[in-house]
Amino acid sequence: MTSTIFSIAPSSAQTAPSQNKCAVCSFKKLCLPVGLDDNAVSRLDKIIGRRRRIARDEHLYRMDQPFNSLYAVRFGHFKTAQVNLRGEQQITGFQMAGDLLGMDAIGAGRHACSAVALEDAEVCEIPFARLQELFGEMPQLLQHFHRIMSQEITREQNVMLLLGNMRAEQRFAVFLLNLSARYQARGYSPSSFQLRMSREDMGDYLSLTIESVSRLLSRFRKQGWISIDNRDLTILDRAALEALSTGAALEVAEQKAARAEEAMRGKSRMTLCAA
Amino acid sequence: MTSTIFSIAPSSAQTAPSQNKCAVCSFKKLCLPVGLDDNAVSRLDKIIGRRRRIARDEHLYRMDQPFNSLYAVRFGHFKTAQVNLRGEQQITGFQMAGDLLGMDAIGAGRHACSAVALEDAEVCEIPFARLQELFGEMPQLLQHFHRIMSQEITREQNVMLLLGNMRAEQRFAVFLLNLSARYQARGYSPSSFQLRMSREDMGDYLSLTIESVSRLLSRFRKQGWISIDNRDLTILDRAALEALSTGAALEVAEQKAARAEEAMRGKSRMTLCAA
DNA sequence: CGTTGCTTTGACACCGATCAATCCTGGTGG
DNA sequence: CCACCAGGATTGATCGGTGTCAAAGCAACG
Repeated sequence: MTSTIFSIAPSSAQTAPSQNKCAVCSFKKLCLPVGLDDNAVSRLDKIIGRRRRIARDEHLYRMDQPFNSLYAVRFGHFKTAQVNLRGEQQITGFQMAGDLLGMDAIGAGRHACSAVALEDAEVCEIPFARLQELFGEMPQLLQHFHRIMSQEITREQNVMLLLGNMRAEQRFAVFLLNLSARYQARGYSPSSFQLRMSREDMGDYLSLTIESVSRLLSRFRKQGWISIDNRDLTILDRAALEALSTGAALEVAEQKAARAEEAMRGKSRMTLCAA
Repeated sequence: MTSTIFSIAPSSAQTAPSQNKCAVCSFKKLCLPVGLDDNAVSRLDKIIGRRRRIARDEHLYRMDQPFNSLYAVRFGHFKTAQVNLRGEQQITGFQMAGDLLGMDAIGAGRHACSAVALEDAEVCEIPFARLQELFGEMPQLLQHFHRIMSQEITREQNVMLLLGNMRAEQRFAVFLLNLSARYQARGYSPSSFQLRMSREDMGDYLSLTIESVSRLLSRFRKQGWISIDNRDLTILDRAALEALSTGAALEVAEQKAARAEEAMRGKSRMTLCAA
C-alpha cells in the first residue's frame, strides 16, 4: 500500500480541536459560508462537527448507509459513485476543496452513492439536523443552501448532456476544461494540474473504457493540445479543446441541427395557426 | 395543428379563480403538501399563484429565462430538455401530475432547461420568493422541500447510471418500468398506459435514435413482453422487463464484476496492511 | 531484480447510428 | 367517398466508433 500522511493513525475519523473556523478557511468563498457576514459565519462555525480525515481509497460514506451529515471538503479529492449489482460503477462526480458532499441522501435518509477519497483528505462534518435549526434563523444561509442544491442539479444535467450527446473526444475535452475551470476558481493554475483520479475512474465517469481514455490522452498529446506525464497534465492548446468541447467539426450533427431548426419553424407556424 | 381543448383561448397564461385548494387536489400526496396538516396546507394554498394552462407543444418556460416560480403539474405531461448549440436536445426528464418543475433554476436565477407540454396541461405556479417566506415559519414544509430537491438529485444520478452503464435494451426496460411505477403511484394502471411522448422524445431521453426506439418496441412486442399500438402500451411480461432492467444475461458484464470484486479484495488487503 | 498493478498500443468485433425505402395514420380537399 | 399529402413510425442494409481481448511497456515497491 502507498504510505499515506496518516500512516501512523490511519483509516478512522478523528476529533479535531474545537476551532474549525470557517472564518479563516481559504475556501469559504466556495463553500457554505458564501455571502454570510462575520456573525453568521461564527454561528455556522459552532455547529460544524469534528473534522474527519479520510485516507486515500477509504470511504467517507457508503451507499445505503444512514444519512446524518453533509460534508464539506477541506482538502483532498473525492469521487462519488453508484455501484450496481454487477460491480460496474458509474462515477457521478469528483469533488474538491469547498465542494459539498451528501446532498443526495437527504431525500431517502440514506446515502444514494458512496464517497471515496482519491488521496488523503479532510472534510468538515456538518450535522444536518443542526444545520436545519440554523435555517430557521438565518435565511441567507438557507438561500445559499438552496442555490448549492440547485447547482448540483444543473451540474448533473450537464453530465447527462455529456453522456447522452457527446462523442468520446468531446466528453474528454469537456472533462479537462471543467477541471481546469475548477482549479482556476480555487486559485490554482488552470493550465497545469494533476489528475487525481486513475484512468479507470475517468473512464467510469465519462463512460469510456480505460483503453479509450488512454487513447484519447495519447491522441490529444500527439495533436499538441496537452502534455501528459503520468498524472501531470498541462493544457497547451486551450482553444483546440474548447472548439472540441463546443462540438465544432461535427457536420453530421449540423445536419441534425438543420432538421431540428426546421421542426422549430414548423412549430412556430403551428402556433400562429392556433392563435 | 391538432386542435386542443384550449383552441378558443390558446397559448398564454390565464388567471384562475383564487381557490387553488391543495387541500382537495388529488395529487397532494405526491406534491409539496406531503405531510402537512390542514392548517399548513391552507397557508401554502394562499401563496400559490395563478394556475397556468399550457397547450400541447407550448413552453412552460424556456432555457435562460429568468426564474421566478416553481411549477407543480396538475394534469398533463411535460418534458424538460437542454438544447445545445447544434440543436440536439437532451431530454432530462418527463414530468407528470404532482411533479415539481424548475428547481434547477434556483442556483443561477435562470432556467437551465426548457419545459414543454407534451399534451394540454395545467400547472400551479408557486412564486419562489413567497415560498421562501413560508420556509421560515413552516419547518415541515422546508424539510419536505429539501427532500424533493434531494430526490431530484438522485433521480438524475439514476439517469446518469442509465446513460452511462446500460445497453439500449436495458435502458428501455428501465424506462418502461419507471413509467409504470409512476402511474401506479398516481392510482393508474401500472401495466397499461399511454406513452405521452413521441418516439423521438423517448430517444432524446434515452440517448437512442428513433430507429433504435422503434426496433426495441418491435423486439419487445415480438418477445411477447409488451403490446404496443401506436402510443398505447401494455406490459405483458413484467418479470422479463425486470430481469432486463437489473441487467440479467450480460455475461460480459459479469466478467467485469468479477474483476471489480477482485480489485475490492485487493483493497481490503491493502487496508489491513495499513492498519 | 522480480512482482504487481497501471497504462499504452494494436487487432478485431459488435452495438447502435446512419442512410434509405416503405408503411401507416390523420387531416385536407376535390 | 375517395385521393392525396405530410409527418411519424417501421424495417432493412450498411457503416463506424468504441468496447473487448490480448500483449507489451513502465513505474513503484519490497
